[in-house]
Amino acid sequence: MDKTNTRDTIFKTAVVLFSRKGYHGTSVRDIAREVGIKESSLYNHFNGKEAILDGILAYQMDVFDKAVHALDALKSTDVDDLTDPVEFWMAGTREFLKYMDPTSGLISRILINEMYLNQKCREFYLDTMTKARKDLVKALFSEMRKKEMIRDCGIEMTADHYVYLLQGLEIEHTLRELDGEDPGVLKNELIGHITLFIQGLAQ
Amino acid sequence: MDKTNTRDTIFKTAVVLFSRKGYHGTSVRDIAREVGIKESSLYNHFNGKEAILDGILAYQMDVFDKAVHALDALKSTDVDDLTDPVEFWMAGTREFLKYMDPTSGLISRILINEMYLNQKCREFYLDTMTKARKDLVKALFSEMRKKEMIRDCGIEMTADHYVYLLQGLEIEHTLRELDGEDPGVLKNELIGHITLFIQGLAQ
DNA sequence: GTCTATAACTCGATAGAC
DNA sequence: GTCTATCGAGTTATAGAC
Repeated sequence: MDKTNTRDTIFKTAVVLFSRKGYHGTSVRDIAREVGIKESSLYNHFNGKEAILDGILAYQMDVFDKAVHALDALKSTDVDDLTDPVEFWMAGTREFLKYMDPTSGLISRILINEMYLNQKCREFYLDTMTKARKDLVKALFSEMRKKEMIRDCGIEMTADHYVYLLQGLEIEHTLRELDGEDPGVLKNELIGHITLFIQGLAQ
Repeated sequence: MDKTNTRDTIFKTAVVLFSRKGYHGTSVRDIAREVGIKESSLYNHFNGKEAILDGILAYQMDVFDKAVHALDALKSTDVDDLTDPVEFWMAGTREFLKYMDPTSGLISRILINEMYLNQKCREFYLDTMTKARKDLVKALFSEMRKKEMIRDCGIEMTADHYVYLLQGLEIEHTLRELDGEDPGVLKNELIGHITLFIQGLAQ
């Protein structure tokens, strides 16, 4: 580890510990010990514990922005040949997931942990992880409706339902993975649910 | 406050504080101060902080058990005259909600806060707040299918989708209420979503 | 940029008088 | 069942030597 990477090591270590033991359950001491430096040295890289959390929020915001823009770009280019709604949707889902690295998965956990307690986390969850996702799904459903890939289903509320389905599965699968369930099985379950949902819109 | 009610006051105070500041963010000192006794006195009623949390879980388990049994009883009695699926469903929802007092709403928040961090809370969330709810909805959907109130929609997965919708709305509405939104508006939104979902099964 | 040392405070929990 | 008093450990953060 170079000196220049210490800040990054602190960041990634904090994400892991915050997601595992919670923000309040993790001390600056824990992070420093795991990184291999003293607590006081950590303050040369971050102004304090809360500054680390701010950095984590900024990171996640960046990841989401990039994913949404990538999907916006994809929408208006090379997917015109995809006429099957399920295939169309899965292509978009794969594109979106490209931007979701393991770190951003852990950050989602931190945000859900803190959303009731911390104003910034709550705002992020409502704006980015819920509203922005709903808007994105709405735009994509509209696109599919124009191409007559799906029926007239009340796009506004249906998009909401899809996002709630996704969030519910994300939470449940994370919990079940913590209890030792096989991630492969969970992924297949996820694909099954998504497929059924989109098929329901197509018929 | 009688002496005999001190334990109950501690319990309810803990529920409020845990839901507002989190389990780790609330100290035994906070609870004692709010109740109006010294910390040491609190230990005459609970063996410790964790024992209070255990009591909270037991309370919620009891609430859910009673609500589920009430709905089971209702299913096989006086709702035979209800042939409209939305009316049928709303009658059941109202019956279920009768058992959900404000305390149990706050406890749900505590559980979601702790589900990633605490094994007992995670188990409760998965078993009671997710699986038991799915099973209940499945049973009711089967009942409705037998009476030909709904179409053949793949009851297993559809019940899951309904529970995820409910959980998603519960979380989002709690967050928005924390940010000062009008509970009345949120309740109407909830009714709108439920109605649309059940209508979608009826057609 | 890292360290030692320490300030200033909060935590859960207990002993023992009344 | 409530209190005072206290313990031992943990908390974030800073000062200053190297």
